[in-house]
Amino acid sequence: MSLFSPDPSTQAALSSVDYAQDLLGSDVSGASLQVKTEDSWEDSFRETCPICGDKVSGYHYGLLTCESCKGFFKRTVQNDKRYTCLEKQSCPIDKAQRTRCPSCRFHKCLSVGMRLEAVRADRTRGGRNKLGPLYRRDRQLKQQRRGLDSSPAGISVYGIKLEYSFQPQGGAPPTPSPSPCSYEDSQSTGLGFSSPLESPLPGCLPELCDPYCQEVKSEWLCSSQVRPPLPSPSLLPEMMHCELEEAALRAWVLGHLQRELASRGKHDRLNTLGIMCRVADQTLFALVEWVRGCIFFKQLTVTYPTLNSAII
DNA sequence: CCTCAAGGCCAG
DNA sequence: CTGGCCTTGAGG
Ligand SMILES: [Zn+2]
Ligand SMILES: [Zn+2]
Repeated sequence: MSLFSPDPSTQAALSSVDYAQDLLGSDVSGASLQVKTEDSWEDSFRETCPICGDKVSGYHYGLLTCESCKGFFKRTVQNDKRYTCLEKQSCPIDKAQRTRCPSCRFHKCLSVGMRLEAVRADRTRGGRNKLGPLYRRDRQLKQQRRGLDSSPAGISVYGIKLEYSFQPQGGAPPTPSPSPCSYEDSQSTGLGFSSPLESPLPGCLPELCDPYCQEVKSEWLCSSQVRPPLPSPSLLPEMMHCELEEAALRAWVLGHLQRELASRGKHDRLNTLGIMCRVADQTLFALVEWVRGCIFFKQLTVTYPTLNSAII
């Protein structure tokens, strides 16, 4: 028995079908479910260089930059170039003026997060460095973000992506879609910080680092210094225990969905609305279970007004 | 194998 | 010095 089961015999269910049809702009009941793992390999970076705004050509020394800023950064670090700003250290850097003040340009390179350690002291060519996996993760994160809001004709819930394809009403579908529900390619490691690509690397070419690291490091420190006051130590474990994990919720909901789908025959397959209802169902249940298991909830005292103290 | 960032090259 | 294009080569 599902709280949200679409029941064609009730007014409420009928209106929700209507609502869904309005929402989707077409006949929901004729839709078949498809679950996709990921969007097609979209053209990766049409972004602009954070330093000069020119077109990005790939990841260079820690982040996506244009070709010329890559070259500039490399030359500067390799040859230990030192520039001096003739102005007030705040020259505008854009595609047109990027060559005017190398000092400010380099400063901007560092401030947006380009990494000195990525310039090799031994000038080794090819291969990959430690930033490789980082690039990969960042790329995944970005294309995942993109697919989330530019979804063509589908809905994504808990990483379960529903896509609709419509077949002419009447004929039995010759190829019943296998509908293997799966996660979207979610590597979501909590919050995705985009700009400075994450963690500092331990030991890497200190001789190249030294000259500049001072200023950069201090900037990072400043920004990471701002953290909320920690809760009382004794409460910490409890609070962590109470934390509702998105991944767990997903797994829970997905697990039920998969079992539900698997247990159904080919001809009483859940339609899209049905699936969405199951998702809502299990979410509610999971939420309630979570709340009940939370110590803070358990500590709540329930008081009933007595006749004496009741105010009319 | 292929990918793609890192270094090298060199005309402008 | 600049920046587009080329060559490398570890990792997936
Ligand atoms: Zn640039
Ligand atoms: Zn300047």
